[in-house]
Amino acid sequence: MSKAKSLYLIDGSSYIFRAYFGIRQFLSTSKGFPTNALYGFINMLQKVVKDEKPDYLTVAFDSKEKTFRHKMYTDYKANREAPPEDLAKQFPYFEPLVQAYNIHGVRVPGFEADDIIGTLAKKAAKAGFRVVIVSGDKDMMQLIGPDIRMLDTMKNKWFGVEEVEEKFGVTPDRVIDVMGLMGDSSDHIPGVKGVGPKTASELIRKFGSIKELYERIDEVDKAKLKEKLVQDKEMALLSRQLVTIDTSMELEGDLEDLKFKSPDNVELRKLFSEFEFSSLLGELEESSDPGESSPKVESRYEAILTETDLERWIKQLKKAKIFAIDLETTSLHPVQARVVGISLSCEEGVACYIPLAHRYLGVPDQLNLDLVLQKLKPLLEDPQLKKVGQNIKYDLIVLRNEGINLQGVAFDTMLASYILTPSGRRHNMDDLARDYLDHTTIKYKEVVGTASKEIGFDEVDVERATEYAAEDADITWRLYEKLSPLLNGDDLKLFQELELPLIEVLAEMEIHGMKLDKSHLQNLSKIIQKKIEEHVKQIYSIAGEEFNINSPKQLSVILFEKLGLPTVKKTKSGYSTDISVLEQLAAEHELPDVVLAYRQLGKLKSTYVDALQEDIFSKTGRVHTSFNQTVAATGRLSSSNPNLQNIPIRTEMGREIRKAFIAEGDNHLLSADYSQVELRVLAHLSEDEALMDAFQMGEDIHTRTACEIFGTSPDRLDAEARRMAKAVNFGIVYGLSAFGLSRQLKIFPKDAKKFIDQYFAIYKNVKVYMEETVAQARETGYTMTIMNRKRYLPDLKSQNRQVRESAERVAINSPVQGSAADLIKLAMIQLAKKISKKKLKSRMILQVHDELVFECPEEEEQEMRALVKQEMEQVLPLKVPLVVDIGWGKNWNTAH
DNA sequence: ATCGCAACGTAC
DNA sequence: GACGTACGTTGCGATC
Repeated sequence: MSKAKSLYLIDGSSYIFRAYFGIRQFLSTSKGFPTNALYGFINMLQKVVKDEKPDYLTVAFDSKEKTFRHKMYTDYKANREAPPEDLAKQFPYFEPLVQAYNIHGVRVPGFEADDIIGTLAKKAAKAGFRVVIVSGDKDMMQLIGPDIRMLDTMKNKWFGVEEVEEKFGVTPDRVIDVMGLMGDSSDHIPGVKGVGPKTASELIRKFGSIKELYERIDEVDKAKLKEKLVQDKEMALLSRQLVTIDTSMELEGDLEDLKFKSPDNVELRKLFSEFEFSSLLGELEESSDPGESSPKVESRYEAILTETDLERWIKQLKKAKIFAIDLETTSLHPVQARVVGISLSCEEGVACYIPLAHRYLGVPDQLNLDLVLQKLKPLLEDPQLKKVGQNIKYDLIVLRNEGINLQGVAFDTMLASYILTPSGRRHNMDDLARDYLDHTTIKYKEVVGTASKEIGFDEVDVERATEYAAEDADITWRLYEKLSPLLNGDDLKLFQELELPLIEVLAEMEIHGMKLDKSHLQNLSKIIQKKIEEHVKQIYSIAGEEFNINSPKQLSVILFEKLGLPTVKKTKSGYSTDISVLEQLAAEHELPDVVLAYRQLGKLKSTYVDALQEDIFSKTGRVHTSFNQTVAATGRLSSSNPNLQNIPIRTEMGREIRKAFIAEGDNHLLSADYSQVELRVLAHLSEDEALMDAFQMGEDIHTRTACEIFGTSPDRLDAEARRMAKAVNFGIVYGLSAFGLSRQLKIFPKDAKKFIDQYFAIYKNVKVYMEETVAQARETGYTMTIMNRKRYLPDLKSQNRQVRESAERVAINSPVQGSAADLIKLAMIQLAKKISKKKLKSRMILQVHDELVFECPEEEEQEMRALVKQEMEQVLPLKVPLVVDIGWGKNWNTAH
C-alpha cells in the first residue's frame, strides 16, 4: 500500500457530454427541465468520492472561448455540432454543483481541460503524489506514467503504462506521434490521409517519432504509404502539435488548494431538490447519520473445480432455502443452447461459478458436467428450494434440455422490474445493476472479445469467466434483495399470480415450437419470385430505366422527379413513398399500382417465405419463437426469432403462407380466438349501457355501430357503412382523431368528425370513461388494467401539446389493450394447468394477442374444443360475455 | 465487415 | 402532427 497522497483530476467537460449521451433515459424535473447530464455527472462524482476516497481532487473544464489550438488550426473541432438544447440548458449548473461538493473547479480562458489536467498531473507527480486522471479520452493517455494513471469510471477501466502500450503499441510519450499520424476524427484533427491507428503505430515503433520518420523517410519501403506521408507532412506535424497537451501552463494557487474536504451538504441538498433527485436526497440524509455509513460490499467470487467445493456450496444453498442461479451457455437461443457453466449466489457479494464445458488450450480440470447436474438436480427440482433469476425462462429452457425440470421459481428480476416500470427503461441486467445498485457490470462483449473476433463463452478463460458469470449471479441476488421489497400490494399479486406462473407456460410453448412445411415455403418462394420478376420488368419499362425499387430514395427520384408526380407526404429525409402515398398517386399514373404489388410480394417473400426457413430447426422441422414477457408497455407478450405474431393473413398470398404452419403427423391445429375482445373490455371498463347491451344481445358490433351512426336497420345496411363503422370501432380504442379517421377512410375530416360525434352520442359513457381515465392517470401518474397492471405516463403533464396528447391516447388505449392481455395470460395459465391435470397430449404452441393455437391429437378434438372455449370464455367474469371462436384443421389457415 | 437508424409493412 | 402495441427486412451512411 503506497502512502503517497492521491490526486484525482476529473475531465469535467468530457464527462458532461458522456453523461448526457450515456443516459438514454430522458430525465427531467416536473417542470420539464432536463437533468439527465447532471444526474450522470453526479453519479460519476459520487463514484470517485466514495470508491476512490481521493485525498486531493479537482475538476477541470474546457475554456468557453476558442483555444490556442483554434489559432493554430482553424478547422480544429470544426465538425463538432453545437450541443443539443437539452444539454446546453444544463451547462450553467455544473460549476455550482462542483462547488457544493467542496471541490476545487478550474477553468482557464484559452485552454482545454486536458491542458489543465496535464499541467497539474505533471506538477503533482513531481511532488510525489499518486495521480489519477478520471477521463475516457484517449488523448489523455500521453500523460500516463509510473505515477500517473487514468480511470474511466463509465467503463470501470484503469489505464497504466502497460494498457497504453497495449492500445497504441508504443510508450505513452510516443502517443502524440502516433496520434499525429492517424489524426482524430472526433476533434477534426486530420493526421495523414489513409494512415490509421495500425500503420501509425507501426511507423512510430520503427522510427521513434514523426520527426525521425521524416528524416529517414526513404526507409519507408511501401511506395504508396511513402507518397501519402510526404503529401501530408505538414498536416502530420501540425496534428502532432494539436494533440499535444500543454503541461506547463501558468496556474494560480498551489496544490494544497486541491485538498478534498467533505461536501457542503446544505448546498448539495439545495441543488438536489432543485433537480428533484429524490433518491440522491435520500442518500444524503442517510450518509449524514453519524456512524451509520455502510461499508462497501467486498465481492468474493470463486470458481468451483473440486467436488469438495461443490458440496460446500450445495450445503450453503440448501441452508439458504433461496438462491440466485445463472447459466452460461453456447447460444443465445435457449432451445439449442448447451450449458457451459453455472453460477450461484445466496449472499450479497458472494458467488461461485462452476465451469463445466470450457474448451481451450490449457484449460484447468473442470468438474464433469453430468456429475454436477446430477448433484444439483435434486436442488433444482425441489419446489421448496426457491430460485431467483434474471430472465429465468431462458435458464429453465436450457436446463430442460439437460433433463432438469427447474422448480420453485420464486423471483425473476427482469420480470419484477417490468411490473414496476413496464415502459421507459430497459430490463437487462446491466441497466438494472446500474440503476438499482449503482454498479457497473462487466459487459458480455468485454468477455467474449472485441467486435471482429468474437469467441464462444466456452472459449473464455475460466478465471475471466468466473469474474463475469459469478458477478451475474451476485447481481441477480442483490437485485432480488433490492427489488423484492419494492414489489408489494397489487404489483406483487400480479407478479405472483400472473407473470411468474406464465414463465413455465411460455417455456413449454417455446420448447415445443411449431412445425413448418418447408417444401410448401420453397414452392411459394419460386412462385412469388416469378411474379416479382414480372413486376420488376414492368416497373423498369414504365420508368424507362432500371433502379432499386426497394430504395425509397431511388423510387422517389423516379416518381417525383422523372415522372413529375405530386409529392404528398414528407419523411425526415425526403418524400414518403408509403402505401397511402402510392395509393393516392395511382389515380395519376400507372406505375404506383405496380410498385404496390411488387412491394407486397417482396415483403411476403423476404420476411415470411425466405427468412422464416432460416429459423427452422432441421432436426425437427419446427420453429421455436421466443415469447418476451417484458417488452410491450401494455402487458402484451411479444414474439421474436421468428416473430410468429405477425404472420400474414389478410391477403390471398398471406393465407398461402399460413398454410405452411402445420401440425405434426396425425395431429391437428386448434385455433381459438377471442371475438372483439378489446371492445368487450371497453364495454366492461366503461359500463356503457349501449355497448354492453350490444354484446349482451350477441349482436355484430360493427353492424350495430353502423346502424346507430347511420340510423338504419341491419337489413338495410350496406357494406360500405359497416366498413366505416368498423374503422370507428377500432379507432376508438386507439384514441382516434377526426383527422386520423378521415385519412384512414379517405373522407373529409368534417365527415369523420360527424361519425365520431355520432359514436359518442350513442356510447355516451365511453366518452365519460375515457375522460375519467385520462384525468385519473394525470392524478396518479399511471393507468391500470383489470389485473391492476400499471403503466406510468409522465408525459401527461408535458408542456408540449403534441407529447401530452399522445400520452392521453396512450392512457386511453393501455387499460384496454392491457386488460385484454391480462385476460388471455390468465386463460393460458389455467388452460396449461387443466391440460396437464387431464394428462392430455394436446399442447399450447402459440399466442397471438387474442388467439391461442394448440397442436392436438385427432382424438382430443372434442375435449379440447370444449375445454379451451370454456376456460377462455370464463377466465374472469366481466360485465359482458366473452366469446371465443374455435377452428380446427391440418394447418393454421384452415384452423383459423 | 459491422453497426445503427430510417423507412416500410406485417400482425393484433 | 393527427390512431395504440409490437418485430423484421432493406437500404444506406457512419465507423472500424
